[in-house]
Amino acid sequence: MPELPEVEVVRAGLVPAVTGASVASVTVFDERSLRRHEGPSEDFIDRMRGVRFAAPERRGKFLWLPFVSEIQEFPTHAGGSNGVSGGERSKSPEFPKDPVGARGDAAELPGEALVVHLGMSGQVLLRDRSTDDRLTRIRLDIVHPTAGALRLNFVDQRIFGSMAINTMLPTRDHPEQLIPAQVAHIARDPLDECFDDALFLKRLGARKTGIKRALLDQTLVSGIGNIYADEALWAARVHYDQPTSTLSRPRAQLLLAEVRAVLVKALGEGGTSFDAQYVNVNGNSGYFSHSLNAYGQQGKPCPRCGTPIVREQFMNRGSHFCPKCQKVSG
DNA sequence: AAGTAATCCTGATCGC
DNA sequence: TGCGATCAGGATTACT
Repeated sequence: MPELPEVEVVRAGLVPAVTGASVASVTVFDERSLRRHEGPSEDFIDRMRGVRFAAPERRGKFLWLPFVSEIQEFPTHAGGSNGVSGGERSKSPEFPKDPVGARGDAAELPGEALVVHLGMSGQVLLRDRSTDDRLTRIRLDIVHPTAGALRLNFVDQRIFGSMAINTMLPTRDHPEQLIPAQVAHIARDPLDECFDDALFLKRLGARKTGIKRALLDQTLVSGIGNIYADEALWAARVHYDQPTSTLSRPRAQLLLAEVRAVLVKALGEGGTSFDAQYVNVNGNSGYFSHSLNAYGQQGKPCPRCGTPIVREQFMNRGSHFCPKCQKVSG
């Protein structure tokens, strides 16, 4: 289950290969992976071709590759010797409408980005042009100025993930920062330097729900999924169904600190993977699964007190906790 | 309005 | 060996 650390590993892995690279060709093998793209696959393919990427960015579990806007593009020799820029770009007659109008005025163009969400089982694999991966739903062949011809395979078994082209908007709290429109409702993640601890604690206290529900609500705090929610709750000794309004401020602050600690530690170990469901851009697994204290540890002794870890169904997923260390307090 | 349930989705694995 | 049942859960949509 790719959560913040796993997505960040992917983002960091893509930076050297994608920044400054141009899209040579796009193949959509399963258009369900474009569910979040507004328009058919032909529209996606047509708009991707010839695009040049800036450095990949991330918020929570969302990843995006900004397009270098035309105004910023390096002056390049007209005609393009590599054959992938400009000239071949064709416009689909079914979708001639440019929402902004004046294509000629590059300064008026809104920024766009390729938004990627890995869902439950998504991977972005960086390959050479001769490598295919099973379950590849979308393939991007790119050309990097120094690394040359490369391939990005978007692999996704369960098709909960997606790719989409999306326009960029100013963020509410820091308008000089841009974010894809479909990510605008996602809260900043706890590793974001602009994350507002006081605002988070205030909103958390106002919720009328259980703490794990709140941690998994990406509009309150992003990047946390089932694994790291269970791990942070275990570390802070909080029961998953503890009402948010009953958490004392120090306890909530401790929990936030433990969330950060577990995310940072997992990031340092390359993320969590139990099998081939999550890998970095080179197809390698992370090691954090060796560091889990609660998630998936049902029946095994709690590393703190020895009481067997319990797994319960909650929110249509598993919740793992120590029944002795983590009790609902009131 | 806010909180919660339903929905999507398929390869790997297991039991018989 | 084959086959159906089971399992994993992030984000959005649809309700109450």
